[in-house]
Amino acid sequence: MADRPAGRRIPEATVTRLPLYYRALLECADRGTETVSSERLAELAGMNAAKVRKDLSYLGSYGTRGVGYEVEFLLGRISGELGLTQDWPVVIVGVGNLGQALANYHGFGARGFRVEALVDADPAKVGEQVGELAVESLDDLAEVVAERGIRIAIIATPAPAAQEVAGLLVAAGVASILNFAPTVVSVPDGVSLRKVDLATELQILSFYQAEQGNWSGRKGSKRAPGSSSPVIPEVAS
Amino acid sequence: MADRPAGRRIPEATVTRLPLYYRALLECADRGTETVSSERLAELAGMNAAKVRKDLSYLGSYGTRGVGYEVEFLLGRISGELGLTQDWPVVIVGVGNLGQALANYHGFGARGFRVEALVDADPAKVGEQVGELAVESLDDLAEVVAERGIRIAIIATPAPAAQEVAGLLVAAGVASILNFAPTVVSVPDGVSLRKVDLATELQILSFYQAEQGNWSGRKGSKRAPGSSSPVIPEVAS
DNA sequence: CGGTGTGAAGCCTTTCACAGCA
DNA sequence: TGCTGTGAAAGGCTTCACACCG
Repeated sequence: MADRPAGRRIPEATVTRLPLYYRALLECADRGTETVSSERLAELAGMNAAKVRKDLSYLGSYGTRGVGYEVEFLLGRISGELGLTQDWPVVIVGVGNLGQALANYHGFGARGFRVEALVDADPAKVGEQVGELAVESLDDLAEVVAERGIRIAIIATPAPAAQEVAGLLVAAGVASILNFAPTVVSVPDGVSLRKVDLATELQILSFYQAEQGNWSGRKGSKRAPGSSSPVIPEVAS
Repeated sequence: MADRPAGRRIPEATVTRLPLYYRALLECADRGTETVSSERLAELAGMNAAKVRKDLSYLGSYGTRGVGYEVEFLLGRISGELGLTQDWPVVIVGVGNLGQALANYHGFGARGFRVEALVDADPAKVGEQVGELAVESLDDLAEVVAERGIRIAIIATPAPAAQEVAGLLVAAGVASILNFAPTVVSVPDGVSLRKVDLATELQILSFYQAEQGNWSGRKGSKRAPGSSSPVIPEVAS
Protein backbone atom coordinates (compact mmCIF):
# COMPACT_ATOMS: atom_id res chain seq x y z
CA MET A 1 0.00 0.00 0.00
CA ALA A 2 1.78 3.09 1.12
CA ASP A 3 1.66 6.33 -0.70
CA ARG A 4 1.68 5.64 -4.35
CA PRO A 5 1.23 8.86 -6.35
CA ALA A 6 -2.40 9.69 -5.83
CA GLY A 7 -4.84 8.55 -8.44
CA ARG A 8 -2.26 6.43 -10.21
CA ARG A 9 -3.57 2.99 -11.09
CA ILE A 10 -1.10 0.26 -11.68
CA PRO A 11 -1.90 -1.45 -14.99
CA GLU A 12 -2.64 -5.13 -14.79
CA ALA A 13 0.26 -6.03 -17.04
CA THR A 14 2.58 -4.22 -14.68
CA VAL A 15 1.17 -5.99 -11.64
CA THR A 16 1.96 -9.35 -13.16
CA ARG A 17 5.57 -8.26 -13.54
CA LEU A 18 6.13 -6.83 -10.09
CA PRO A 19 6.85 -10.28 -8.65
CA LEU A 20 9.58 -10.74 -11.24
CA TYR A 21 11.24 -7.50 -10.27
CA TYR A 22 10.85 -8.47 -6.68
CA ARG A 23 12.66 -11.74 -7.26
CA ALA A 24 15.38 -10.04 -9.25
CA LEU A 25 15.87 -7.46 -6.51
CA LEU A 26 16.13 -10.18 -3.90
CA GLU A 27 18.98 -11.64 -5.90
CA CYS A 28 20.69 -8.26 -5.99
CA ALA A 29 20.27 -7.89 -2.25
CA ASP A 30 21.72 -11.35 -1.66
CA ARG A 31 24.80 -10.35 -3.58
CA GLY A 32 25.08 -7.16 -1.61
CA THR A 33 24.40 -4.90 -4.58
CA GLU A 34 23.10 -1.54 -3.42
CA THR A 35 21.82 0.01 -6.61
CA VAL A 36 20.66 -1.34 -9.95
CA SER A 37 20.05 0.33 -13.25
CA SER A 38 16.91 -0.42 -15.21
CA GLU A 39 19.08 -2.19 -17.71
CA ARG A 40 20.60 -4.56 -15.19
CA LEU A 41 17.25 -5.19 -13.58
CA ALA A 42 15.76 -5.92 -16.95
CA GLU A 43 18.44 -8.48 -17.59
CA LEU A 44 17.80 -10.21 -14.27
CA ALA A 45 14.07 -10.24 -14.79
CA GLY A 46 14.14 -11.25 -18.45
CA MET A 47 12.65 -7.98 -19.60
CA ASN A 48 13.75 -4.84 -21.41
CA ALA A 49 14.91 -1.65 -19.77
CA ALA A 50 12.20 0.64 -21.08
CA LYS A 51 9.50 -1.61 -19.71
CA VAL A 52 11.18 -1.79 -16.34
CA ARG A 53 11.37 1.99 -16.07
CA LYS A 54 7.77 2.42 -17.17
CA ASP A 55 6.60 -0.21 -14.70
CA LEU A 56 8.55 1.22 -11.81
CA SER A 57 7.34 4.70 -12.61
CA TYR A 58 3.84 3.57 -11.67
CA LEU A 59 5.09 3.07 -8.15
CA GLY A 60 6.43 6.60 -8.08
CA SER A 61 9.71 8.18 -9.09
CA TYR A 62 12.15 6.42 -6.89
CA GLY A 63 15.18 6.16 -9.11
CA THR A 64 18.19 8.43 -9.13
CA ARG A 65 19.14 9.76 -12.54
CA GLY A 66 22.59 8.80 -13.54
CA VAL A 67 22.67 6.07 -10.90
CA GLY A 68 19.71 3.73 -10.82
CA TYR A 69 17.42 2.38 -8.12
CA GLU A 70 18.26 1.61 -4.53
CA VAL A 71 17.77 -2.11 -4.12
CA GLU A 72 16.58 -2.13 -0.52
CA PHE A 73 14.26 0.78 -0.95
CA LEU A 74 12.67 -0.65 -4.06
CA LEU A 75 12.25 -4.02 -2.39
CA GLY A 76 10.32 -2.35 0.38
CA ARG A 77 8.26 -0.41 -2.08
CA ILE A 78 7.30 -3.48 -4.13
CA SER A 79 6.68 -5.79 -1.23
CA GLY A 80 4.41 -3.13 0.23
CA GLU A 81 2.53 -2.87 -3.02
CA LEU A 82 2.22 -6.64 -3.34
CA GLY A 83 1.10 -6.96 0.27
CA LEU A 84 4.07 -9.11 1.19
CA THR A 85 4.82 -7.28 4.39
CA GLN A 86 2.51 -9.72 6.08
CA ASP A 87 2.36 -13.48 5.83
CA TRP A 88 -0.72 -14.76 4.08
CA PRO A 89 -2.23 -17.99 5.33
CA VAL A 90 -3.35 -20.19 2.44
CA VAL A 91 -5.62 -23.20 2.20
CA ILE A 92 -5.16 -25.90 -0.41
CA VAL A 93 -8.31 -27.75 -1.38
CA GLY A 94 -7.73 -31.12 -3.00
CA VAL A 95 -4.90 -33.28 -1.74
CA GLY A 96 -4.09 -35.40 -4.75
CA ASN A 97 -0.74 -35.52 -6.52
CA LEU A 98 -0.68 -31.87 -7.26
CA GLY A 99 -2.13 -30.73 -3.96
CA GLN A 100 0.52 -32.67 -2.09
CA ALA A 101 3.29 -31.33 -4.24
CA LEU A 102 2.06 -27.81 -3.61
CA ALA A 103 1.79 -28.49 0.10
CA ASN A 104 5.41 -29.57 0.18
CA TYR A 105 6.61 -26.77 -2.06
CA HIS A 106 8.81 -24.56 0.03
CA GLY A 107 8.89 -21.71 -2.44
CA PHE A 108 5.66 -20.40 -0.96
CA GLY A 109 6.94 -19.93 2.54
CA ALA A 110 9.97 -18.17 1.20
CA ARG A 111 7.70 -15.68 -0.52
CA GLY A 112 5.26 -14.69 2.18
CA PHE A 113 2.70 -17.45 1.94
CA ARG A 114 2.08 -20.09 4.56
CA VAL A 115 0.11 -23.20 3.73
CA GLU A 116 -2.08 -23.30 6.78
CA ALA A 117 -4.59 -26.00 5.93
CA LEU A 118 -5.16 -28.91 3.59
CA VAL A 119 -8.70 -29.92 2.83
CA ASP A 120 -10.14 -32.83 0.88
CA ALA A 121 -13.59 -34.22 0.25
CA ASP A 122 -12.45 -37.83 0.42
CA PRO A 123 -13.02 -39.25 3.94
CA ALA A 124 -10.21 -41.71 3.32
CA LYS A 125 -7.76 -38.86 3.04
CA VAL A 126 -8.99 -36.88 6.01
CA GLY A 127 -6.61 -37.26 8.91
CA GLU A 128 -3.72 -38.28 6.71
CA GLN A 129 -0.52 -36.42 7.44
CA VAL A 130 1.10 -34.42 4.64
CA GLY A 131 4.27 -32.69 5.70
CA GLU A 132 3.44 -30.79 8.85
CA LEU A 133 -0.29 -30.76 8.28
CA ALA A 134 -3.15 -33.17 8.72
CA VAL A 135 -5.74 -33.24 5.98
CA GLU A 136 -9.06 -31.82 7.11
CA SER A 137 -12.56 -32.45 5.85
CA LEU A 138 -14.21 -30.33 3.22
CA ASP A 139 -17.18 -30.17 5.57
CA ASP A 140 -15.11 -28.08 7.92
CA LEU A 141 -13.92 -25.68 5.26
CA ALA A 142 -15.90 -22.66 6.41
CA GLU A 143 -14.70 -23.14 9.93
CA VAL A 144 -11.07 -23.60 8.94
CA VAL A 145 -11.12 -20.50 6.75
CA ALA A 146 -12.80 -18.36 9.37
CA GLU A 147 -10.72 -19.48 12.33
CA ARG A 148 -7.37 -19.04 10.62
CA GLY A 149 -8.25 -15.84 8.83
CA ILE A 150 -7.59 -17.32 5.41
CA ARG A 151 -8.16 -15.04 2.42
CA ILE A 152 -6.28 -16.91 -0.29
CA ALA A 153 -7.05 -20.44 -1.52
CA ILE A 154 -5.63 -22.89 -4.00
CA ILE A 155 -7.96 -25.29 -5.79
CA ALA A 156 -6.19 -28.52 -6.74
CA THR A 157 -9.22 -30.76 -7.08
CA PRO A 158 -10.35 -32.69 -10.14
CA ALA A 159 -12.20 -30.51 -12.64
CA PRO A 160 -15.73 -31.56 -11.75
CA ALA A 161 -15.37 -30.45 -8.15
CA ALA A 162 -13.75 -27.09 -8.80
CA GLN A 163 -16.79 -24.88 -9.25
CA GLU A 164 -18.47 -26.17 -6.16
CA VAL A 165 -15.34 -25.75 -4.10
CA ALA A 166 -14.94 -22.21 -5.39
CA GLY A 167 -18.45 -21.45 -4.23
CA LEU A 168 -17.74 -22.82 -0.77
CA LEU A 169 -14.52 -20.84 -0.55
CA VAL A 170 -16.18 -17.59 -1.51
CA ALA A 171 -19.01 -18.22 0.92
CA ALA A 172 -16.43 -18.84 3.61
CA GLY A 173 -14.84 -15.46 2.97
CA VAL A 174 -11.93 -16.24 0.66
CA ALA A 175 -11.25 -13.34 -1.71
CA SER A 176 -8.50 -14.74 -3.93
CA ILE A 177 -8.36 -18.10 -5.64
CA LEU A 178 -5.66 -19.81 -7.64
CA ASN A 179 -7.27 -22.55 -9.69
CA PHE A 180 -5.33 -25.56 -10.95
CA ALA A 181 -8.35 -27.57 -12.01
CA PRO A 182 -8.62 -27.71 -15.79
CA THR A 183 -12.03 -26.14 -16.02
CA VAL A 184 -13.67 -22.75 -16.07
CA VAL A 185 -14.58 -21.48 -12.65
CA SER A 186 -16.56 -18.35 -12.09
CA VAL A 187 -16.64 -16.19 -9.03
CA PRO A 188 -18.56 -13.09 -8.03
CA ASP A 189 -17.23 -9.60 -8.55
CA GLY A 190 -14.72 -8.58 -5.97
CA VAL A 191 -13.14 -12.02 -5.81
CA SER A 192 -9.88 -12.45 -7.70
CA LEU A 193 -9.31 -15.59 -9.69
CA ARG A 194 -6.25 -16.74 -11.53
CA LYS A 195 -5.77 -20.04 -13.20
CA VAL A 196 -2.91 -22.33 -14.03
CA ASP A 197 -3.63 -24.98 -16.59
CA LEU A 198 -0.85 -27.43 -17.23
CA ALA A 199 -2.25 -29.19 -20.25
CA THR A 200 -3.14 -25.86 -21.81
CA GLU A 201 0.42 -24.65 -21.49
CA LEU A 202 1.69 -27.70 -23.30
CA GLN A 203 -0.89 -27.27 -26.01
CA ILE A 204 0.24 -23.73 -26.62
CA LEU A 205 3.80 -24.98 -26.96
CA SER A 206 2.55 -27.67 -29.27
CA PHE A 207 1.04 -25.03 -31.52
CA TYR A 208 4.38 -23.35 -32.09
CA GLN A 209 5.99 -26.74 -32.44
CA ALA A 210 3.55 -27.69 -35.16
CA GLU A 211 4.04 -24.32 -36.77
CA GLN A 212 7.77 -24.74 -36.99
CA GLY A 213 7.67 -26.27 -40.43
CA ASN A 214 6.52 -22.95 -41.81
CA TRP A 215 8.34 -20.93 -39.20
CA SER A 216 8.67 -17.32 -40.12
CA GLY A 217 10.20 -15.35 -37.38
CA ARG A 218 7.45 -15.34 -34.83
CA LYS A 219 8.84 -15.18 -31.36
CA GLY A 220 8.18 -18.44 -29.56
CA SER A 221 5.74 -17.13 -27.03
CA LYS A 222 6.86 -14.56 -24.60
CA ARG A 223 3.87 -15.45 -22.59
CA ALA A 224 2.33 -12.68 -20.87
CA PRO A 225 -0.13 -13.28 -20.59
CA GLY A 226 -1.00 -14.24 -19.81
CA SER A 227 -1.74 -16.60 -19.48
CA SER A 228 0.31 -15.80 -17.59
CA SER A 229 -1.03 -14.65 -17.25
CA PRO A 230 0.70 -17.20 -16.80
CA VAL A 231 1.47 -16.71 -18.11
CA ILE A 232 1.85 -15.32 -18.51
CA PRO A 233 5.08 -15.77 -18.26
CA GLU A 234 7.79 -15.12 -20.56
CA VAL A 235 10.95 -15.39 -22.49
CA ALA A 236 12.20 -16.92 -25.55
CA SER A 237 14.99 -15.06 -26.81
CA MET B 1 -1.93 -27.39 -39.93
CA ALA B 2 -4.19 -27.82 -42.85
CA ASP B 3 -5.37 -25.05 -45.05
CA ARG B 4 -5.83 -21.98 -42.99
CA PRO B 5 -6.70 -19.01 -45.17
CA ALA B 6 -3.44 -18.17 -46.82
CA GLY B 7 -1.31 -15.53 -45.22
CA ARG B 8 -3.45 -15.40 -42.12
CA ARG B 9 -1.40 -15.38 -38.93
CA ILE B 10 -3.05 -16.43 -35.74
CA PRO B 11 -2.43 -13.77 -33.09
CA GLU B 12 -0.65 -14.92 -29.99
CA ALA B 13 -3.55 -13.99 -27.74
CA THR B 14 -5.79 -16.22 -29.82
CA VAL B 15 -3.38 -19.12 -29.67
CA THR B 16 -3.46 -19.08 -25.89
CA ARG B 17 -7.24 -19.39 -26.04
CA LEU B 18 -7.50 -22.20 -28.55
CA PRO B 19 -6.92 -24.84 -25.87
CA LEU B 20 -9.84 -23.42 -23.91
CA TYR B 21 -12.14 -23.70 -26.88
CA TYR B 22 -10.82 -27.16 -27.48
CA ARG B 23 -11.70 -28.23 -23.96
CA ALA B 24 -15.12 -26.64 -24.18
CA LEU B 25 -15.78 -28.39 -27.48
CA LEU B 26 -14.76 -31.73 -26.01
CA GLU B 27 -17.40 -31.21 -23.34
CA CYS B 28 -19.98 -30.51 -26.02
CA ALA B 29 -18.97 -33.63 -27.90
CA ASP B 30 -19.26 -35.71 -24.73
CA ARG B 31 -22.80 -34.53 -24.29
CA GLY B 32 -23.57 -35.34 -27.88
CA THR B 33 -24.18 -31.72 -28.87
CA GLU B 34 -23.70 -31.31 -32.61
CA THR B 35 -23.53 -27.57 -33.00
CA VAL B 36 -22.69 -24.66 -30.71
CA SER B 37 -23.23 -20.96 -31.05
CA SER B 38 -20.43 -18.56 -30.25
CA GLU B 39 -22.44 -17.50 -27.25
CA ARG B 40 -22.70 -20.97 -25.81
CA LEU B 41 -19.07 -21.69 -26.51
CA ALA B 42 -18.12 -18.44 -24.83
CA GLU B 43 -20.02 -19.49 -21.75
CA LEU B 44 -18.30 -22.86 -21.61
CA ALA B 45 -14.89 -21.34 -22.10
CA GLY B 46 -15.35 -18.40 -19.76
CA MET B 47 -15.10 -15.86 -22.55
CA ASN B 48 -17.39 -13.52 -24.47
CA ALA B 49 -19.07 -14.29 -27.74
CA ALA B 50 -17.42 -11.58 -29.83
CA LYS B 51 -13.99 -12.77 -28.85
CA VAL B 52 -14.88 -16.35 -29.68
CA ARG B 53 -16.07 -15.41 -33.15
CA LYS B 54 -13.03 -13.27 -33.81
CA ASP B 55 -10.71 -16.01 -32.63
CA LEU B 56 -12.39 -18.71 -34.66
CA SER B 57 -12.41 -16.51 -37.71
CA TYR B 58 -8.62 -16.73 -37.75
CA LEU B 59 -8.97 -20.44 -38.43
CA GLY B 60 -11.22 -19.72 -41.36
CA SER B 61 -14.95 -19.24 -41.78
CA TYR B 62 -16.33 -22.50 -40.57
CA GLY B 63 -19.53 -21.46 -38.86
CA THR B 64 -23.00 -21.54 -40.30
CA ARG B 65 -24.91 -18.28 -40.01
CA GLY B 66 -28.10 -18.62 -38.10
CA VAL B 67 -26.90 -21.91 -36.63
CA GLY B 68 -23.44 -21.96 -35.13
CA TYR B 69 -20.37 -24.17 -35.40
CA GLU B 70 -20.27 -27.91 -35.94
CA VAL B 71 -18.64 -29.35 -32.85
CA GLU B 72 -16.84 -32.27 -34.48
CA PHE B 73 -15.57 -30.26 -37.38
CA LEU B 74 -14.28 -27.47 -35.19
CA LEU B 75 -12.60 -29.96 -32.88
CA GLY B 76 -10.72 -31.37 -35.83
CA ARG B 77 -9.81 -27.92 -37.02
CA ILE B 78 -8.43 -26.81 -33.66
CA SER B 79 -6.63 -30.01 -32.83
CA GLY B 80 -4.98 -29.81 -36.22
CA GLU B 81 -3.91 -26.26 -35.55
CA LEU B 82 -2.60 -27.15 -32.10
CA GLY B 83 -0.78 -30.17 -33.42
CA LEU B 84 -2.78 -32.55 -31.27
CA THR B 85 -3.39 -35.02 -34.04
CA GLN B 86 -0.23 -36.70 -32.95
CA ASP B 87 0.95 -37.66 -29.48
CA TRP B 88 3.88 -35.63 -28.25
CA PRO B 89 6.46 -37.42 -26.15
CA VAL B 90 7.59 -35.23 -23.26
CA VAL B 91 10.53 -35.37 -20.88
CA ILE B 92 10.37 -34.04 -17.34
CA VAL B 93 13.69 -32.89 -15.91
CA GLY B 94 13.77 -32.71 -12.14
CA VAL B 95 11.96 -35.37 -10.15
CA GLY B 96 11.24 -33.59 -6.89
CA ASN B 97 7.80 -32.99 -5.45
CA LEU B 98 6.58 -31.14 -8.43
CA GLY B 99 8.22 -33.31 -11.04
CA GLN B 100 6.65 -36.39 -9.51
CA ALA B 101 3.26 -34.77 -9.32
CA LEU B 102 3.51 -33.82 -12.97
CA ALA B 103 4.66 -37.30 -13.89
CA ASN B 104 1.59 -38.75 -12.24
CA TYR B 105 -0.77 -36.14 -13.58
CA HIS B 106 -3.08 -37.87 -15.98
CA GLY B 107 -4.40 -34.70 -17.53
CA PHE B 108 -1.48 -34.72 -19.94
CA GLY B 109 -2.14 -38.08 -21.47
CA ALA B 110 -5.75 -37.15 -21.97
CA ARG B 111 -4.63 -34.14 -23.98
CA GLY B 112 -2.14 -35.55 -26.41
CA PHE B 113 1.02 -35.56 -24.34
CA ARG B 114 2.86 -38.61 -23.12
CA VAL B 115 5.44 -38.35 -20.37
CA GLU B 116 8.10 -40.51 -21.91
CA ALA B 117 11.06 -39.95 -19.63
CA LEU B 118 11.99 -38.64 -16.21
CA VAL B 119 15.45 -37.30 -15.69
CA ASP B 120 17.26 -36.10 -12.59
CA ALA B 121 20.78 -35.02 -11.75
CA ASP B 122 20.77 -36.70 -8.35
CA PRO B 123 22.37 -40.18 -8.58
CA ALA B 124 20.31 -41.23 -5.57
CA LYS B 125 17.14 -40.72 -7.55
CA VAL B 126 18.30 -42.39 -10.74
CA GLY B 127 16.72 -45.81 -11.08
CA GLU B 128 13.88 -44.95 -8.74
CA GLN B 129 10.48 -45.90 -10.08
CA VAL B 130 7.86 -43.17 -10.45
CA GLY B 131 4.59 -44.44 -11.83
CA GLU B 132 5.44 -46.42 -14.93
CA LEU B 133 8.82 -44.85 -15.45
CA ALA B 134 12.27 -45.23 -14.01
CA VAL B 135 14.22 -42.06 -13.37
CA GLU B 136 17.15 -41.67 -15.73
CA SER B 137 20.38 -39.77 -15.36
CA LEU B 138 20.83 -36.22 -16.53
CA ASP B 139 24.01 -37.45 -18.17
CA ASP B 140 21.91 -39.46 -20.58
CA LEU B 141 19.61 -36.59 -21.45
CA ALA B 142 20.82 -36.07 -25.01
CA GLU B 143 20.51 -39.74 -25.74
CA VAL B 144 17.04 -40.02 -24.23
CA VAL B 145 15.79 -37.01 -26.16
CA ALA B 146 17.25 -38.17 -29.44
CA GLU B 147 16.18 -41.80 -29.19
CA ARG B 148 12.59 -41.06 -28.27
CA GLY B 149 12.15 -38.13 -30.60
CA ILE B 150 11.32 -35.75 -27.82
CA ARG B 151 10.65 -32.13 -28.80
CA ILE B 152 8.89 -30.85 -25.68
CA ALA B 153 10.38 -30.69 -22.19
CA ILE B 154 9.27 -29.67 -18.74
CA ILE B 155 11.81 -28.20 -16.33
CA ALA B 156 10.89 -28.91 -12.71
CA THR B 157 14.31 -28.50 -11.15
CA PRO B 158 15.33 -26.07 -8.42
CA ALA B 159 15.97 -22.58 -9.76
CA PRO B 160 19.77 -22.71 -9.84
CA ALA B 161 19.79 -25.69 -12.19
CA ALA B 162 17.19 -24.44 -14.64
CA GLN B 163 19.33 -22.45 -17.04
CA GLU B 164 21.87 -25.19 -17.40
CA VAL B 165 19.19 -27.79 -18.00
CA ALA B 166 17.57 -25.55 -20.59
CA GLY B 167 20.86 -25.35 -22.40
CA LEU B 168 21.25 -29.12 -22.39
CA LEU B 169 17.70 -29.57 -23.64
CA VAL B 170 18.16 -27.16 -26.51
CA ALA B 171 21.45 -28.76 -27.43
CA ALA B 172 19.71 -32.13 -27.45
CA GLY B 173 17.13 -30.86 -29.91
CA VAL B 174 14.19 -29.86 -27.77
CA ALA B 175 12.27 -26.98 -29.30
CA SER B 176 9.67 -26.22 -26.65
CA ILE B 177 10.16 -25.84 -22.93
CA LEU B 178 7.74 -25.36 -20.08
CA ASN B 179 9.65 -23.95 -17.13
CA PHE B 180 8.43 -24.39 -13.57
CA ALA B 181 11.62 -23.24 -11.90
CA PRO B 182 11.21 -19.80 -10.36
CA THR B 183 13.94 -18.12 -12.33
CA VAL B 184 14.50 -16.47 -15.66
CA VAL B 185 15.66 -18.88 -18.32
CA SER B 186 16.72 -17.79 -21.75
CA VAL B 187 16.80 -19.83 -24.90
CA PRO B 188 17.89 -19.15 -28.46
CA ASP B 189 15.54 -17.90 -31.14
CA GLY B 190 13.36 -20.58 -32.56
CA VAL B 191 12.90 -22.31 -29.25
CA SER B 192 9.61 -21.67 -27.48
CA LEU B 193 9.58 -21.11 -23.78
CA ARG B 194 6.68 -20.67 -21.42
CA LYS B 195 6.83 -20.40 -17.69
CA VAL B 196 4.66 -21.23 -14.76
CA ASP B 197 5.58 -19.61 -11.49
CA LEU B 198 3.55 -20.58 -8.46
CA ALA B 199 4.80 -18.02 -5.99
CA THR B 200 4.38 -15.30 -8.59
CA GLU B 201 0.75 -16.22 -9.10
CA LEU B 202 0.07 -15.96 -5.40
CA GLN B 203 1.85 -12.64 -5.23
CA ILE B 204 -0.34 -11.26 -7.97
CA LEU B 205 -3.40 -12.37 -6.04
CA SER B 206 -1.91 -10.83 -2.96
CA PHE B 207 -1.69 -7.50 -4.75
CA TYR B 208 -5.39 -7.40 -5.41
CA GLN B 209 -6.02 -8.64 -1.93
CA ALA B 210 -4.00 -5.79 -0.47
CA GLU B 211 -5.72 -3.38 -2.81
CA GLN B 212 -9.16 -4.38 -1.65
CA GLY B 213 -9.36 -1.69 0.98
CA ASN B 214 -9.48 0.90 -1.73
CA TRP B 215 -11.24 -1.35 -4.20
CA SER B 216 -12.78 0.51 -7.07
CA GLY B 217 -14.24 -1.79 -9.60
CA ARG B 218 -11.16 -3.35 -11.10
CA LYS B 219 -11.80 -6.87 -12.15
CA GLY B 220 -9.76 -9.11 -9.89
CA SER B 221 -8.08 -10.79 -12.75
CA LYS B 222 -10.17 -13.27 -14.55
CA ARG B 223 -6.95 -14.34 -16.05
CA ALA B 224 -6.28 -13.75 -19.45
CA PRO B 225 -3.60 -12.43 -17.67
CA GLY B 226 -2.98 -13.86 -18.17
CA SER B 227 -2.43 -16.16 -16.88
CA SER B 228 -1.46 -17.79 -17.57
CA SER B 229 -2.98 -19.32 -18.31
CA PRO B 230 -3.32 -18.07 -18.22
CA VAL B 231 -4.35 -19.72 -16.76
CA ILE B 232 -1.66 -18.97 -16.56
CA PRO B 233 -1.22 -18.76 -17.74
CA GLU B 234 2.23 -21.79 -13.26
CA VAL B 235 4.21 -23.65 -10.61
CA ALA B 236 7.73 -24.03 -9.37
CA SER B 237 9.83 -26.35 -7.41
C1' DC C 1 27.92 11.83 -18.71
C1' DG C 2 24.70 8.25 -17.50
C1' DG C 3 20.44 6.78 -16.48
C1' DT C 4 15.71 8.00 -15.09
C1' DG C 5 11.00 9.58 -16.17
C1' DT C 6 7.67 10.19 -19.56
C1' DG C 7 5.06 12.11 -23.58
C1' DA C 8 4.09 10.32 -28.01
C1' DA C 9 3.93 6.79 -31.56
C1' DG C 10 2.99 2.25 -32.91
C1' DC C 11 1.24 -2.15 -32.27
C1' DC C 12 -1.82 -5.51 -30.48
C1' DT C 13 -6.10 -6.85 -28.40
C1' DT C 14 -10.77 -6.31 -27.30
C1' DT C 15 -15.20 -4.64 -28.10
C1' DC C 16 -18.81 -2.81 -30.93
C1' DA C 17 -22.17 -3.02 -34.28
C1' DC C 18 -24.05 -4.45 -38.34
C1' DA C 19 -24.00 -6.37 -43.11
C1' DG C 20 -24.79 -10.69 -44.99
C1' DC C 21 -25.98 -15.37 -45.37
C1' DA C 22 -28.41 -19.95 -44.14
C1' DT D 1 -35.11 -14.52 -38.14
C1' DG D 2 -30.72 -15.82 -35.89
C1' DC D 3 -26.06 -16.01 -35.70
C1' DT D 4 -21.70 -15.62 -38.08
C1' DG D 5 -17.89 -12.86 -40.02
C1' DT D 6 -15.63 -8.68 -39.95
C1' DG D 7 -14.58 -3.73 -40.66
C1' DA D 8 -14.04 0.01 -37.58
C1' DA D 9 -13.58 2.15 -33.04
C1' DA D 10 -11.70 2.04 -28.55
C1' DG D 11 -8.54 0.77 -25.24
C1' DG D 12 -4.28 -1.01 -23.43
C1' DC D 13 0.51 -2.24 -23.71
C1' DT D 14 5.09 -1.74 -25.47
C1' DT D 15 8.61 0.74 -27.57
C1' DC D 16 10.88 4.89 -28.80
C1' DA D 17 13.40 8.78 -28.02
C1' DC D 18 14.74 12.53 -25.56
C1' DA D 19 14.29 16.20 -21.97
C1' DC D 20 15.93 16.48 -17.57
C1' DC D 21 18.55 15.91 -13.60
C1' DG D 22 22.18 14.00 -10.18
